[in-house]
Amino acid sequence: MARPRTFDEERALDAAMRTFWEKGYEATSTQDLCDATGLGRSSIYNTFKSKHDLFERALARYIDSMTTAQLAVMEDVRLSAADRIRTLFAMVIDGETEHRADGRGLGCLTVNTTVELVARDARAAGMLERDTTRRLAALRAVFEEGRRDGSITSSRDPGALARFVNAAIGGMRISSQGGADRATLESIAEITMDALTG
Amino acid sequence: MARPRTFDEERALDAAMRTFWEKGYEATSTQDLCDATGLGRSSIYNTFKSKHDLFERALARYIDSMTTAQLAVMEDVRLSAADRIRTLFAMVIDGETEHRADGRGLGCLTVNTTVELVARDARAAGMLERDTTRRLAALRAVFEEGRRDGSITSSRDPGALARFVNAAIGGMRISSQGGADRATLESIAEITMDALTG
DNA sequence: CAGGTTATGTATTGGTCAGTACAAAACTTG
DNA sequence: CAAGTTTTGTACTGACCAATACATAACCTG
Repeated sequence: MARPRTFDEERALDAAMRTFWEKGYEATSTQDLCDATGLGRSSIYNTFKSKHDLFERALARYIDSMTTAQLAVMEDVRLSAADRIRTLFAMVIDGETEHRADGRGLGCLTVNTTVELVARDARAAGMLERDTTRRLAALRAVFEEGRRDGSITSSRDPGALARFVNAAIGGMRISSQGGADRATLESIAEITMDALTG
Repeated sequence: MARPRTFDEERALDAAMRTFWEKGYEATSTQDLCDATGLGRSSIYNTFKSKHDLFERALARYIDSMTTAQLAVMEDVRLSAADRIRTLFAMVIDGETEHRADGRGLGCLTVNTTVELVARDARAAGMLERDTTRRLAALRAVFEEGRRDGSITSSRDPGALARFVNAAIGGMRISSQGGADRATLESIAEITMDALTG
């Protein structure tokens, strides 16, 4: 009934997501998005109605893929609670050390967006807040399980432990962007585990 | 011998620093800097030769004031090593909960700059790297002292503990920007201490 | 109070920003 | 193959960007 698209919307979204991830929202121009996706301006504005809308979709995609993968680990009944947290840290470290061109981690679009936009962009802030709530709830359940299975010996409140681990992940990501190598990140993860199992 | 300035350079620098801190580098326009400092464009460009130069001076000022205050605590011989770390955390938490208009922390210009610029701005990256090195060295010394005075019972390497605490501070700052309140930050700090003293 | 010097205000630079207008192209369906 | 619909490329919009040119103002020294 009409001219069909010559590109895959999901692939374009993915390319846009990576660009925002690498450069941040403000530093990414619409031209950058055209270059990254291979689309013309018309196609971009026809498909995604504005730079901000495209960013929101990219962020939603990022959040969904990240949190889906992390929740799968946190709900993996084959692992003890402590091992779930260890696996979670390993995932974060793998993610941070994976795309390194210049020896630094890319960080995490969620953390980056928190720093760059949360004070000024209520919609982004809302998305991040909902995601944090979801991840904290899953972490809390892991620690409740850990109390039962005996793998988490800390007597701290499970909710507090959840926030602690969430903060630790953020700290590892910042450290990675600051230049920490894999061994350093692994060491940070181990010491973080000390707080849970010691 | 010539017309004198009608403004205080240090005050202007301070205002610029706060603006970069609140909005980030890219999102701060030269007009924003004029508004914040009360200076005209000419005065800004006459005093600081470019936006980027002004940013570097602002960042240097921030780093200097922050690290000076933190090193003073870390070298305070009246306190046990563990108490120095506790005091350090208290300073970070006070800083994060101090300027809250909207219930969120401003974060830390160092962390914010790491996220926003480190991948693209070699000069800023260098400044941050030197500062991190300095702070890690001080933290390491604290943990060596903690082994002697018995207040730090973890058997982990002092350098590793230093990087762990540095990451923990970053994580607390990200958590604060994400909306964590004072009680949450204090709880994170306590659990972090568990890893050092447990 | 005059000469030298620096600070300041105003106007402007060329460039890039996000976003749009519009016509040509490409496809499906009848 | 023609009508209808959507995509696409090109050119363009006004706004704002960092930075500068230049004239004027304000001050110190002699």
